[in-house]
Amino acid sequence: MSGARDAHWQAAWAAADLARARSVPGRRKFFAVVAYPGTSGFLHVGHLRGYAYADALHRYHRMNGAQVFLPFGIHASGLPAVTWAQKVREGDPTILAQLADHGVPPETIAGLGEPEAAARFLGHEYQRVLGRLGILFDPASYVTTIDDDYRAFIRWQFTALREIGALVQGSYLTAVCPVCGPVAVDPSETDLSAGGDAETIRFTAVPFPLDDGRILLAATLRPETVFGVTNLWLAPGGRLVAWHLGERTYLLAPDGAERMVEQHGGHLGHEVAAADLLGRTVRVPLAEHVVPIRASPLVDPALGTGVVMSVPAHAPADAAALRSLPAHEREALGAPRVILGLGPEALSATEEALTRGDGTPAERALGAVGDPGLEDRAALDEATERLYRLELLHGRLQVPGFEGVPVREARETIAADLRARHGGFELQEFSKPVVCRNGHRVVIRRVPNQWFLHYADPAWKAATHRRVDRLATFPPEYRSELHAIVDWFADRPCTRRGRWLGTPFPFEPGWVVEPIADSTFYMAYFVVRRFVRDGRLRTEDLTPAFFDRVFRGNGPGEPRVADALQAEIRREFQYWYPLDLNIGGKEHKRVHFPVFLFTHAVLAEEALQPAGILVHGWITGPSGEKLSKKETAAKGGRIPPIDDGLERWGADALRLYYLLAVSPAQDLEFDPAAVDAAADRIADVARLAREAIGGGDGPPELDAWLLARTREWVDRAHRAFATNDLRRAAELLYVEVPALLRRYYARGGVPGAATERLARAWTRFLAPITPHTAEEIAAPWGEGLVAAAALPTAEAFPASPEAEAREAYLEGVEADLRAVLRAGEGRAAAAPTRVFFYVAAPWKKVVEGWAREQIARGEGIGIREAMARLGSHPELAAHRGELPRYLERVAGALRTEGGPGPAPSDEVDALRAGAGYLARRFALTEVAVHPEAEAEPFDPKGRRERARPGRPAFYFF
RNA sequence: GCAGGGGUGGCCCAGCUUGGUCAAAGGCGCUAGGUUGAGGUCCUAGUCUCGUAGGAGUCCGUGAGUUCAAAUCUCACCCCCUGCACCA
Repeated sequence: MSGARDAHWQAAWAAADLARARSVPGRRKFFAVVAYPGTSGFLHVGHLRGYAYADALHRYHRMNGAQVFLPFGIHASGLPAVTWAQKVREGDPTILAQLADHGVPPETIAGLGEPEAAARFLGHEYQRVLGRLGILFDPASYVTTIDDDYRAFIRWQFTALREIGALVQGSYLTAVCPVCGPVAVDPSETDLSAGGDAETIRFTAVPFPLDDGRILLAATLRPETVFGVTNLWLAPGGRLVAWHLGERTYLLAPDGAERMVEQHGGHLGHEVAAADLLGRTVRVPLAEHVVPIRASPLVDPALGTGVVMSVPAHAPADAAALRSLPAHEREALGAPRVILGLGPEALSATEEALTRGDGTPAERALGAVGDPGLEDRAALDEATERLYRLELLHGRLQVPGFEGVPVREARETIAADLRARHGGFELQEFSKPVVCRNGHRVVIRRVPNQWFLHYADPAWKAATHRRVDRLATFPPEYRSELHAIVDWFADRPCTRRGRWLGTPFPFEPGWVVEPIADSTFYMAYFVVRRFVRDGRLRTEDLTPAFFDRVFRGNGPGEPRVADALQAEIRREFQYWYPLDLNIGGKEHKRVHFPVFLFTHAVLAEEALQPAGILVHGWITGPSGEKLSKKETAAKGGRIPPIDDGLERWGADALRLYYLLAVSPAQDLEFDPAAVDAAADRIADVARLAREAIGGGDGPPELDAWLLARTREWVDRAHRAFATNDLRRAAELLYVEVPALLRRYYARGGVPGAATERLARAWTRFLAPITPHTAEEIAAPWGEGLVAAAALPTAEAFPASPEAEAREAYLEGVEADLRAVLRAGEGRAAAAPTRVFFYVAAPWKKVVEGWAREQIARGEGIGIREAMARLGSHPELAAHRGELPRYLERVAGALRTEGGPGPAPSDEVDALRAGAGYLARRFALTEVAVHPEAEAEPFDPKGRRERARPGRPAFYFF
């Protein structure tokens, strides 16, 4: 379909104002949203999958008599628009080329360096593209998360959350550029120039008091091994620095000390040479024994605190370091302290290997990797890794107070105890250097008084679990996943400082509401937005009191707003809510969808809780990775930009491709050839539908069959749409219905009244998925827009079991014949020209019925029993001789067939009616049909015996 | 490691919840015939193996099990993908 025709119909829909949501009290409604897009750049054809689903569903429900509301907004919050605007400022060639492609004038481009302007520009761009795809979203609902009225809504949301105790304050550690502010450390490196794949290592800093009151601070990943400490290690020749926190003075390496200041406050003092400490002793916390301080070249002063606790029984590196000490020193340290055993569970072969040999676990682990020396770091690391894993999974403590406690559990308990009662700390650092976009080294810093949403609250979780129980999810598996995610959910910081776009946090100046937290309840705001858009509400009317009344039915509302208007908006909200479906990509599975449910669980009343979530996969590039908006452009359009796709294929081909190519939950490799195929299919469908209008008269029985089949597919189409099974709907409408029509013609049907009835119903059913094509087909009929028409019901078409049975019977015969003729293809004999059919005698049907009864009872097929029953059927007595042989022959088939095949009431008649068709189909000169019981049919090979009910025998030559 | 998803005929991808009607839909590719000046489009048929009659054999990651019957249910194993935290 040409872009011009697409645009024509889009204009027609707009003129009919179809997209505008209208509530009609008492009438069914359908309200679904697509998780609104962030503003990170231009779209490619993969981005609109969710909207293709949403629009098809809304169009279906509109045509099925429901009031529908498909809103659209953009999520401008956060950093994407900031980053995009910055690239515009910097003159990023890819983005400038895209802007030029879109005909954006230079004076507009100049303004796009400003983030809010950039976000609004992209928002309008997205609306334009959605329109080109034929998506009927309500333009009056359009909102961005940086509009003043939206900000008023978010202020209410946070006020309400605070009132119910969902908002709490605390401190937490986060990645921060000391110059530029908070950054996200993730592989996409939106904010970074290096280190996006860095992991955060969480140490426990364990305090070891010296006898002079100062405290050596060791860092460890295994705090439970504190009981096994025999000494501390320092880097030889290294320096330590004093870190003063409150009354206490800690000694640790300078790098670590700086991190401690970032994460726990305090200040740095004098430096101390490590050499001054060697030979002195410290007291081991919890264990309360006293151990000496030694030097080891293995200590990396840049890692952790530069102070390492030595646990030679369980740490291979410590054991190796110990070996390198002079014998007298080693003896002075005493024997390694074995503090962990293994549980009773079975071990894998590689784990087993670590338990063989003599000595401590660490010595055995060293043995397993060939007893490396101190210089062989790779081997030491391997031994460490393997023992660490073994003891993490299977280790049990063997120290007083913790006997038999699994390592996993003991680690948490002991780390918490060290922090709470012994002056220990958490210490986080990156596994590799992380550098921000502007070249500054990113650090992990404690943010005090940070605001959190208290998702960890057990009562809140329980309420959310109850929501999940009642939620319809697509795919169904997502429900159980959601339960796990809700369990896993911890408190989330909900404010940011820096250059983020969003709503200023209402309770603390200088902070902005975090981008995920401002998009959890916005579906509700779409309802109100339309009143703001119409000028019936002003932003200053949108007070917490107003929203409390509208969304929660609490209180009298905002005095400045007319009571009737507030009542109307409240009714409007109650009309559209609950949300029927939240549609989003799988990236939303563990953040957006859960917080959406959490928030609704506490802000919306029981009857208005979300009803469903549909998760769809991504459109990926050839190698299967997700293509972000920025990547697509950079990679030269392996997935074409949406405008290119629309020009090449038209809106409907893309829409059908999204729906038909793959199940919603699966990822889909974008394949231009498959979109071509979708376009061809649409052309084929349109041709078939047009050609179905004609003045001919088909055979009445065939017409009855066509209408009966139409009754059946219309019913299935309704069910597919009603259960959001859009792939099935597409398959039915674009594959099965064309096949049905082709069969009808092949059987001798002609375009006439029956095909026209089918075509008119079909065309309407095409409209949800390929709306432009449906309008094109229907245009000559002069009946107005298909998009505004009503879908037919199955009952509008007469059922005809007999006609269906006759056709199914004939199809079976055809398949049998084809199978036999194909088997003979390779032979030299000439193709047969004559076929004689023999239709089974009636007694066979009776006898097969008996046999089926026996199978249904779980018995074998008893010939003896059949013979006995024959006695009460005198009319069958004549077949006494044939019966046993017959039953024996069909026994196997009866067992595997399931039910009886389709059989018309009069097989002979049905077959004779189809004889002409079969003759044409197989290029035969004669097709004769005889009842098996007929006196003397031509049957030189005695085939007629083989005839079964519903399955005639035949002879051809 | 934890959690989730997946491995189907040359390729992509349905089916698996509710076992039989599944040698397994659809698309692509390929083959033959028709249409066509040729090619493409389009139409028809075919596309695991064997088979001088509608049949048989084998097949849905591997192995085992349940069952009259398994792509579908159970168990074990192998391999691949995704997420693991404040990032949209």
